[in-house]
Amino acid sequence: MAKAKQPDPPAILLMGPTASGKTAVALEIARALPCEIVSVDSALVYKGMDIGTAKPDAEALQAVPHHLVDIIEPHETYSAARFRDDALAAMREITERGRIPLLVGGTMLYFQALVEGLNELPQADPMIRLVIDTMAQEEGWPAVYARLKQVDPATAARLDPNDKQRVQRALEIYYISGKTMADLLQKPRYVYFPYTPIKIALIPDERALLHERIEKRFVHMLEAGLVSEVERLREEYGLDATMPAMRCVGYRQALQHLNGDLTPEELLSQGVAATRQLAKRQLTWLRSIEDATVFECFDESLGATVLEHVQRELLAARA
RNA sequence: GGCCAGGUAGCUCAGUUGGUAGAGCAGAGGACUGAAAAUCCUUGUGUCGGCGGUUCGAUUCCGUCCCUGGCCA
Repeated sequence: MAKAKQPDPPAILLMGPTASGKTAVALEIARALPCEIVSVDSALVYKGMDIGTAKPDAEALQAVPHHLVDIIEPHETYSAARFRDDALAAMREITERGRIPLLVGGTMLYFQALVEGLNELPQADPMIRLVIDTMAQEEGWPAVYARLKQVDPATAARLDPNDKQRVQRALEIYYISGKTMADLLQKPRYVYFPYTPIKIALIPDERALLHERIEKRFVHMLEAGLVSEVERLREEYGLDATMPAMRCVGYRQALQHLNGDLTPEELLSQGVAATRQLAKRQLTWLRSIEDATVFECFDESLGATVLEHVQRELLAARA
């Protein structure tokens, strides 16, 4: 006799571009439902990076339990794979407490890695990367790409020769494992996501409104002391532009400004532009997610509307 | 008021020995498997300041007017 199959517990996935109001909506949901927030954000993981990442303030962090915020130091590196492990662990704990995981963020690769899994690929290796960087410096990137073409022609064909980051990663995989990225990606992925996802996407009807909000917010960040935050981090950690943390929007420009490479006006205009470009890439990704329910992010009653939708979906998920 | 230099894509500018124009940035669209707030791909029609003139044809030459900056009064 077949056992009645228990439905997977629910998980709410709240996705949106930067400055779309995700945090406010998440707090409204968490106020009404027994939720704990799991941040899906590659910048919020860094301790000490508060102003430029628009990190939820102390009050919000206290009102609702937050996971995966302030978990590493700015000189460390994080990854999609590590996020997946961390998020699944946090979700499990939350569910065991009888609460609902509320995943909130704008790092779409992390959402994808979490829900759809990752192939088994070797972890990044700083030594190997250094070897490839050195090779690039001595022989040029075309030579590195040619090397990849020899060992893994399928992946080389898929990548643009200028896409140094991916060319390096593909070659790294071969050097570490002796197997090609193409072969490794062919193996079936182990997908483990024992939850019933409620996917929500916040998307603006009017891009101009988002741009306006982005500019205002960046001005506020500068007024709130973004530059001194970066200055402090630079002193404390000896950060330079090559570290992942300093590639974050706003931080990169603030660092350039501290190094005398950007005037205050350039810092503002380039910081704003970089944020708009980030939002655009996030929106490209969001449009490709077909099973998410879309909400207009500048709707005045957005929080209430989304909450109502979530409640309906929660009831449906139990059936 | 006089002289000089400019007024060309949203911005900064290039260019056309007269055949209606092109870069960078911004913007838009897309890709995305351990750096992802990263990395990369595609995408450029705009009264060439206004009005006249010369010319088959003017953004380009001439005249005039307007605007901006600098110098001199």
